[in-house]
Amino acid sequence: MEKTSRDPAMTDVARLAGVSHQTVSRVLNNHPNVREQTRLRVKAAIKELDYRPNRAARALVTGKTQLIGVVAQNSTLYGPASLLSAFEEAAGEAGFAVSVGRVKVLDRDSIAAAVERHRDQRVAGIVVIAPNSSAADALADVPAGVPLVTVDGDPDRSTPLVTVDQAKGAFEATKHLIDAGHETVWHVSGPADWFDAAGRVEGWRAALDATSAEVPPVVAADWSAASGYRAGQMLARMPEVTAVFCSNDHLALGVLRAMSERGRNVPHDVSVVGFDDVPEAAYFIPPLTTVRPDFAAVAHETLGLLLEQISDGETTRPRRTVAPMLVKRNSVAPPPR
Amino acid sequence: MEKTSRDPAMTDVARLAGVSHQTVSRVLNNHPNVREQTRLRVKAAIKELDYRPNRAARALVTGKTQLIGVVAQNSTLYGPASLLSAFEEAAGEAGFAVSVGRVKVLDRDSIAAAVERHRDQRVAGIVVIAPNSSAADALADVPAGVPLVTVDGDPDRSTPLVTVDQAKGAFEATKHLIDAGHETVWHVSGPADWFDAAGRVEGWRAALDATSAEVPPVVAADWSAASGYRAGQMLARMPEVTAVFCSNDHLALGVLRAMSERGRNVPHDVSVVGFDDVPEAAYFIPPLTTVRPDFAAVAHETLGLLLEQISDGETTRPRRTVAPMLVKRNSVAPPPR
DNA sequence: CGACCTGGTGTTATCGCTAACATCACCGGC
DNA sequence: GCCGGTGATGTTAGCGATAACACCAGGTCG
Repeated sequence: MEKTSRDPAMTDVARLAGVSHQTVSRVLNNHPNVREQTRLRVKAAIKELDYRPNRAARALVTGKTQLIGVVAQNSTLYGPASLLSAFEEAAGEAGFAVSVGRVKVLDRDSIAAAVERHRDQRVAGIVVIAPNSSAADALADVPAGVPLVTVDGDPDRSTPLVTVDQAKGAFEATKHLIDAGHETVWHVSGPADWFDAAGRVEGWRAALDATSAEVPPVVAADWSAASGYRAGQMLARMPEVTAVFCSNDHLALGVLRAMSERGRNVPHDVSVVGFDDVPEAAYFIPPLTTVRPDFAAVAHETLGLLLEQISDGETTRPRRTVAPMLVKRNSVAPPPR
Repeated sequence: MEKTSRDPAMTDVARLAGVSHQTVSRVLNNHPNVREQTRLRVKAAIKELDYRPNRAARALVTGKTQLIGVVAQNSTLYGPASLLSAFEEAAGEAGFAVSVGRVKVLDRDSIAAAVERHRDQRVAGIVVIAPNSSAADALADVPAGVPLVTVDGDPDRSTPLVTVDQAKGAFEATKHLIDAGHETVWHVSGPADWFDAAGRVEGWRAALDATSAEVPPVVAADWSAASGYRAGQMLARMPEVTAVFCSNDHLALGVLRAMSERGRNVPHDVSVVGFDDVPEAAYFIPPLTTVRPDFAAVAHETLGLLLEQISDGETTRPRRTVAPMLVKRNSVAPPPR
């Protein structure tokens, strides 16, 4: 029977290389004052033993971990999921591990609990994907001193924040419809307490105001195709509706279906624009014109802001926004005459 | 100036409670031999100082972390994303933190590197979402002794594995079409090197064989709506095609669009069934009949298998599969006559 | 009634690392 | 030809927990 001996430690490497463990530590941390020859000997020993430094020991003595905690809702909504994925990749490239704390609902208690779990783990920093007001409220409970960045959070709060420029995207989407000749544009909105939805309403309204178009009432929905469908059923019955800007692609999908059922052709009778550019949007019927956020850019900004706080304790520009891009496909046409 | 003093340690709690730090440790770990009164005093002190145990110190002395590493592809495909989210939730409830290592492509080197990063962190166990053969191959590089569970991986490999019962889902989907009166069922498949896709092909073929239906050639695609659309364009031109089982919902979406463009009505001219039950599937045109995997169940099985290995070093039932469920909507009808 | 257990607690060693300081050889400068 | 600086390395002292053992009071038992 082989006894499974413990993992090699720094002293084992040191012994093999014929140096002190401190020298091994210096090699590992790229200290300048190590002779090249020694460095090579140590590296060879490390390789031979398949030595890997014990992060726990290092964390214990330095008081720092290389862990970033993320709090995200347990949903598969395209936006948040993409963001999370992009952030994990970015953080990984920067040498940080990402610990994800999922939360069933975005209420204050759940988020506070998730943040606490991360603090227990002594993460170096925390990212909260806090897209609605209850989530944003929970951040008040986070003690100062913990590096924290909010994504998609409350623009009126003072925590460092990164968001997609919702208003800009919505403005462009709406303007695109107006430029196509529509007198006005209706809007099917996401949940009112989501900042993304609010920003899109704002941009839509600004675009209408800019051309003095009449501003129709907002049609409120949640993010689901189901609610888009219900909104669409209503809009489809109103002949004066010739252009609809939807707060996301799934809402748009529901609207498309409602229009189709009512025999209103998209885009000839009604134009529709979405938001998010989900991968399948190009294969809706018809292919959907939509607004594409740059999640990778949001992830990088977020990481940058967080790392700044981790190293400096401070942040210079605590608010960053990333411009989205209009993707034109076949769901927009001039209004029927 | 307040000097930010260090976080309270166990000795601080001990001093405040008038006991030794070891007693504090005993309280924290629910050792039986502590007087009730002492326990309460210690708990009060913990609360007063907002003391939280240092995981790094604990990990150092016990040699164990409460971290599970997950390797997943950096994609927003609905299936993997749902699985990941469900797993994070399940692990969190069991008191484990989850560190996600994203990988851009599922090739051997990337996965091996991600696994190494997790081993560097000394995770208690690793979950690899290894849905295709190159990913599965990478597992050969993982040394034995590291608790490891594969999800959606290679059924022929000996690593503990949890999967959705793809064949069963596909069988039911296909059978449902045959029962509706179709003479045979065509299949638009996902990438051939994905086990999910292969399992679905197998189930589809088994259902056809069971009723001695003719087995048409598999139409190969990837997972995208785009490729489903291309497959659909071909199928739409073939009048003998009256039923199509697609390997996922996005492929089905592409097929629906192709059919619609060619004027072939779904479900009256052609019936279509998908797989995954993405949230918006109910709002496709028409609402899509599809197969719904139970991701939460997969997540729980995975966690269970992993925890078994972590505590016992062994596993009793290293292979578990979770049955999916057919969800009937409006994309299936009897064939035209 | 002394040996022995047992519940409650304290003391000490230890995990594997980094920080701080100590050591020592070698160098150039006056 | 001694002095101080500097580069390369070693030694020691923790970081904050758990494990192992020591200790002590009080009860049980032969």
